[in-house]
Parts: sequence; C-alpha cells; structure tokens
Amino acid sequence: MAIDRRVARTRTALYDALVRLIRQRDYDAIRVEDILEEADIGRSTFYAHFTSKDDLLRNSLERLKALLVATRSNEGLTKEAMPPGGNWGVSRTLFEHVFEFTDVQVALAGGRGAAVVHEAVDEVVADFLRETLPPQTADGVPRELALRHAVATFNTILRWWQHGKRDIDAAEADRLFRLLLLDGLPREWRDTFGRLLDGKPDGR
Amino acid sequence: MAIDRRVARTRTALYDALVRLIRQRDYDAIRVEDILEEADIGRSTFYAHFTSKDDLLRNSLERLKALLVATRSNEGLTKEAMPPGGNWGVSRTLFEHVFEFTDVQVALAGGRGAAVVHEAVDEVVADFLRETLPPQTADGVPRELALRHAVATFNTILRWWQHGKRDIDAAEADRLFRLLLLDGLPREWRDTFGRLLDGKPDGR
DNA sequence: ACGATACCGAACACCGTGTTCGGAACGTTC
DNA sequence: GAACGTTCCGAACACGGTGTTCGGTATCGT
Repeated sequence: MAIDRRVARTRTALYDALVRLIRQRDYDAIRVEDILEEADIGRSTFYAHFTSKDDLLRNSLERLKALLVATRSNEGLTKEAMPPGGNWGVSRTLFEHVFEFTDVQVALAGGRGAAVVHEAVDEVVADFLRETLPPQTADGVPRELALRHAVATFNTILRWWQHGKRDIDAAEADRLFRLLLLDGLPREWRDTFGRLLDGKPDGR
Repeated sequence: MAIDRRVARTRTALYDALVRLIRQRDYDAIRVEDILEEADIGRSTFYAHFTSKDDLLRNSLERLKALLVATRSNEGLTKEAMPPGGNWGVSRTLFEHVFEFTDVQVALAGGRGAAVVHEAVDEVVADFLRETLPPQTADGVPRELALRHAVATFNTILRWWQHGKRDIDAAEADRLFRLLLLDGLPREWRDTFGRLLDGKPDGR
C-alpha cells in the first residue's frame, strides 16, 4: 500500500506554507495558527503530523538537503542561470541561486527568530559536507573543524552580502568566499589582525 | 544625587540571575518567573526595569563588552592564567578565559535558544572590533567583511572545541584560530575543497 | 461499494506574559 | 532621626498562543 495521498498533500501544504511565511516575517513571529491558515489545514490535523512548529521546520529542512545534492551537479538550476560552458562549482552555483531568488536572502536576514532558522540550515549544510568530503586530516586541522569553518565562512559572506545590499554579483561573492576560506585574510588585514591578536597597540 | 542603591541592587541581581540560569538551561527554556525566583525579585519590579527577557539579555551583554575592552590588555584575567612573561594577544587571552570558566562554553552550547544568545554575542564582539580596527581595505576585502569573518571564525573554533570535548588546550585553539583566519585552510584541505568547489568529482 | 483512514473544527485546559494598584519597605536629605 | 520621595512587593487580572480531545464528515485504497 502506497502512502495515502491525503497525508502527502497535507504535509507538503504545510511545508510550503512555512517556507512562504518565513520569507515574509521573522520565524518566531509566526504562529501555528498562521501556518494553518496559509496552508488551509485544520488545527488537529497539524498536530497529527508534527508535534510543534520547530518539528515542522526540522522536517522541512530535509528537503533543502536534497536540493544541495542536486546542486552538486547543477541539476536544480534554471536555464538562464546555467553556466556558459561546463559546470560551476557548488559554491558558485549556490551563490547564483541566492542571486536569482532573493527569498533565501530574506530568510537569512536578521531578527530574533532568524537565528533559529540559520542554525538549522547550518546543520543541514554541515551534514551535506560530512557526507561528501573524503576522510583526511591536514596540518592538525581535523575534518569536522575544516568543514564547519567552510559552512561558517559561506554564511558570513551570504549575510554580509545581503545585509549591506552590496552591489556585487554572485561571481564576486564566490571569489571572496574562496579567498577567505582557502587563503585566509589578505596581507594588509593579516598584518592588522596579527598586531591586534599579539596584543600590540595599533598606534592610535 | 547618586543612583538609588535599590535600583542598582535590583538590576545586578537580575543580570546575575540570568547569567546563572543561562549556564544551566537553554535560553528560551527560561521563564521570566524563573529569573524572578532566582534573583528573588518581584514580578512588577522586573517590568519596571526591563520590558522583556530579551531586553534584559541585551542590557546584560553591555557588560560583556566592557570585559572585552579590559581583556585587550589582560586586565580581567586571574593571576593563575596570566602569561609567563609579557602579554598574550586578545584571542589567546579569550581562549584562556573560556578554558578557565567552562560556563561560557555551556552558554555557547547547542539548542534552540542558544542561537539567540550566540547571535547577540556575535554582535557585541563585532562592535568591539569595529571600534578597535583601523579603517582600511585590502585586496577588495572590505573592513566589515574582514571583521565579521574574524568573529565567525573565532566562534567556529569555540563551538567545535567545546562540542567535541576536544582534549586540546587554549594554546592549540588559538593556533588553529590564527591559522584559519590568517592563512585559510592548509594545503590538503585546500585541494579537496578546491576540487569540490570547482564541481569536479572527488573520485568516489 | 465498503471498510479504513485522514481530515475537520469547535471546545477546552493550560501556561507564560505583561499590567495594575494599594500598601509596605527602603533611601535620601535636611 | 524624621519626613518625604522613590522603589519594591505580590496578588489579581486580561490576554494570547499552545496542544489535546472527540464526534462527525470527507476521502482514500482495494
């Protein structure tokens, strides 16, 4: 016996409604009632499927993971945004995605409840990398740390990008991402931070 | 006329109570009532000073900033943790702090509400750096981005450190921090990530 | 077409929030 | 040390959101 169409309909209706709402308001400014209204679903039905709003969020994010896997080979991309020749890398593709759909930017925007969404997304992306990266260790930098640093750096770029309404494009964002992740801060900043971290006054 | 002692007492009682509670439970598992009980303060009194739990948190964090400024010259450090000769840098000093008081680690631990605290702390540290760093730009990496990347990297190390109960000491944590921030990922990881980001399969 | 299952929605108990107010306690000032 | 002003207290209250229950209805699978 296949899965009842009714449950499938109900669940996706709820997923979609949540995403739609997250794009509009702050996550914890969203009441369960709002979701019900948006999805046109009965109260009791909701609680028959999920135990809480957070539970719904967690389950919804499993879908994001699928998107990521697809993205690995540029599958989930619209034709317009397809690279001229050959493939882009994962990061570039993601940045293009974000560039295309401003929604994600909004979802990642500030606010109290956004932090929750943000951390949840982090977890999913980290999972993805954990499954993708080969096992190895380099110069005493453990796998898990390297991976989390990559996620953190990506999100830093993303948030900085959309927060300041920067007039740079996805390519530039990707460039900065790779620069920071792979090479660290450029020379001048290296010196500045080096001095600060060493406790030497900065001359002011 | 100086500030009424009663208000001072009330406010610090509330600050301390909040911190004490954050060390025990998840931030939003803490009810206002709990704070009142812990601080032994009346309900109406609380709302005479702060509009909400979040408001209290924000105000409490102003203190953290003061600590940071003090830390810049190793002032707030206990004698045991003082560097053998001369000063440590800001980052090392902070790591030593965290090493000494496991509390902070707990506060920064996982969970739903921790994200809120975490983001708030981020903001404070970013503010601190914003006031401390000289204005400049390097290789197209804007000041604000460099600064946020530093904060993010610091927190990544911290969270990874305490999450996995790593058996490394503060010095090692500081070494990793500087490595990732200033030089980026080491060679092997550079290659691995480079390949992944470029969309080339990893050979599996 | 029929049995099983999912959905509906109104009603309800529950919990935490934030406000109000009169009286008691405390601090400040002279 | 007395008097005045401020702060604190705590019980009571209204409000809003959560999660559950249950009988009736609609939809599904076979």
